[in-house]
Amino acid sequence: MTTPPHPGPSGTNLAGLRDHNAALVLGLLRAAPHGGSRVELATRTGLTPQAIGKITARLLADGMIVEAGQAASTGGKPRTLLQLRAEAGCAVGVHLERDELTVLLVDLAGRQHHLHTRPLEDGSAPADTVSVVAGEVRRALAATPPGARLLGVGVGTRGPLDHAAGILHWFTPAGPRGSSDWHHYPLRDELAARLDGLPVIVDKDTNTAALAEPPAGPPPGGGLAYVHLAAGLGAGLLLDGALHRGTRTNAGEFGHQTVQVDGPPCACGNHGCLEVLCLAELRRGDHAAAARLVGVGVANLVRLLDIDRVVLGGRAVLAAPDTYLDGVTAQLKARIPDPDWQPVPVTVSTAGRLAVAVGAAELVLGPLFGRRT
Amino acid sequence: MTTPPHPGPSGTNLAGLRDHNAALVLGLLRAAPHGGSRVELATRTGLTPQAIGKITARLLADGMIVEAGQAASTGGKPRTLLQLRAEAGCAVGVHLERDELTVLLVDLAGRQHHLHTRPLEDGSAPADTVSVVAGEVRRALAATPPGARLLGVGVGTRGPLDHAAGILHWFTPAGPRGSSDWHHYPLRDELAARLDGLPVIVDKDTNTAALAEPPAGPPPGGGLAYVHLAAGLGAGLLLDGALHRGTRTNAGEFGHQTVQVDGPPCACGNHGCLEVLCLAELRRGDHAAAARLVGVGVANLVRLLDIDRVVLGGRAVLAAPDTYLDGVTAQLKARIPDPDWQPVPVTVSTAGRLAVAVGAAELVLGPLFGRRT
DNA sequence: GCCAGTTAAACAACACTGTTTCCTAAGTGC
DNA sequence: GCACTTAGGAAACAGTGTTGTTTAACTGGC
Repeated sequence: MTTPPHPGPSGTNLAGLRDHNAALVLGLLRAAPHGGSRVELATRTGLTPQAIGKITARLLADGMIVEAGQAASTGGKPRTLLQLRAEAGCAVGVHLERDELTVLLVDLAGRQHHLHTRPLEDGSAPADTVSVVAGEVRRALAATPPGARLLGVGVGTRGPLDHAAGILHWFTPAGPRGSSDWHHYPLRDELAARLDGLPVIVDKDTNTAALAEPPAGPPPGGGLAYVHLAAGLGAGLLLDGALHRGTRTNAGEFGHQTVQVDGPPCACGNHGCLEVLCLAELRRGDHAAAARLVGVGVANLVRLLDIDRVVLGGRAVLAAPDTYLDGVTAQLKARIPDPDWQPVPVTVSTAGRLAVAVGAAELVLGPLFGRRT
Repeated sequence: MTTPPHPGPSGTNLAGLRDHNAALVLGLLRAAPHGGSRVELATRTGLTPQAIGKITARLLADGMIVEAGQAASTGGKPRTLLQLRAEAGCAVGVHLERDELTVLLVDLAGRQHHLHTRPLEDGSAPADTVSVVAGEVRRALAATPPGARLLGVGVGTRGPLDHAAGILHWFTPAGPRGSSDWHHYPLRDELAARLDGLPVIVDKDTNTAALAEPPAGPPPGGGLAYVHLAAGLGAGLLLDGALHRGTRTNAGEFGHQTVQVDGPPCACGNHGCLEVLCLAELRRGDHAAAARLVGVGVANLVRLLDIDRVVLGGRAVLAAPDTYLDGVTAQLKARIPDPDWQPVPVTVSTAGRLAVAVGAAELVLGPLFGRRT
């Protein structure tokens, strides 16, 4: 056993246990908009009613939850309903694009208290851009409900980047106004420094967009694939309810899968990439053909990962949502005819153009509710 | 919050906390064949030295670990080395094929104490086959070291199947000797009933084979893809060190990814499946061409999931290991030329033909060392 | 209208976790 | 030989969920 750098498994102590169970309870209450009773929490968590009593007492004292009426009696004392207190905390979600910036503030229930989109000058120096972002975040924070805890800022932006370190790995030519070196730029730390150390989390836009989709079932959710078609073709993968990023935050390279072994060359160096074929159809304005190709890739994805749900998003999809829904659904049906594979529902991102920003906020909120990083 | 069926998040109590930390310590010691000191365990887990002292005292009293000499001094009292006591427990790994059965018994360190392979009559009634398996497992159990705890039996076999319920979903024509209905056959419960309730875990062969590979780094490991080429083409996925099975244990359908959009039809109903193309080359005896195709699929996999390591196995691969190593490596290099994507090492399964059985045993051993299900 | 039965939730004592504080054991180096 | 360093244990502690018991609140039969 050699001396460790640092990564590795983490032991848990009493405080960790408490937080884990509290997060579990909060997560269950978040999933129940009308509130839940202590009894239900006990059966769902497997903890004793007494433990739930103590946990909820702590959460009530902290103002994280409130009692909200009673359920109908089932023959005895009626259950007291507990509800998440949405105003107890809030988080900022940022969508940082080349030429546009979206910043929103949401509370614990995901309700938007502030939303602003503004253009960005492409090619600006990183320091200038980050200052603009910090300024917009400050404006958003002004909308914080009184007494709410500021949980942090989530940023969704294009890859490649390193989520764990919060460092961008963009390839950008030198901008017109001097240095615009985004390669190895420590976005997380630079932004945090301009926001008095407020916690900042950085992730790929496709990853946060996947988080924007409200879970269909109780946590932990199953497998969800968010497929994004705009200037490029990427995906965000939610496996067992948690984002799968890979060691280098490179997972989700959906567009560069080979679907034509000896197909046309791609800028990435590969041949027959799905993205090349798909973007060619897009340039031709043929959304149906593009949808068919996306469907081929989605079928590969579903089969490889046993995905439960597919969500489509991105400018191209939002321009012709039905075409993509139909095209992808048809390909799934045609390419996975096996009756033992239950049909996979395909939808368009409910958050629409805001998906990345909404999911970026969820990046911050999630851990509070026991969602794994 | 409606009443729950049952699945969902599980609360943790004090006993769970203790087991979690104990498993963490055992996992670290397993990864250190020469033993580790209490100090190292403390820094690795993040627990206080005192907590480690108590945990190791319990494990020593239980006979799970032993003190094994001292490390060199670094200026003070030398560290006492702790080692996993391999004979403290053992598990059975079973590889159930159509026409062959392999059963082995391993101890906590993975050393094989019993190994037996015998032919099976294809088309037998399930009850008969399971009785044969139970008999061989009993023979294996006879080799259990004195005092070792029996942890259970892991079974790796072909899919489709339901890991959580331990139920097979094989499609088999009626056998020559009457009923041989393996569809919906509850293998786990039937086998457990014949083994006095010994815990039994059932999983896909490709999944267990992925577990057979010794982890490269400290837990949790990164992403590992085990690719199996024999009569079919499948994969087992280890993401963040844990098996990814999907909701229906259907993940890993590597062979039925489309790599030729309008390619030849496949028995699965799709067109241009990797498996069809690959098996065609195999029938032609052209391993190099098959390897190239496998490499195309592996490149897709690596990019989609940011895989760290690729392991090849299966009869076809073992027949010409170097051809596949070279072929797959070459495709990875050619199709992912981006210098930011670090090269992904490709190896042949170290356990060779025993990979499935070895991994099946790990299916049982893993949880003891904190490996997630 | 009353009272037994039922269900929800709190109170009190408890067992056990890792933590803190202190002390002892066993080396190194001048 | 002695100061210093490091490993590891003992005792008291804080705080978790658990067990056993009691109280609160509603339903339903008489």
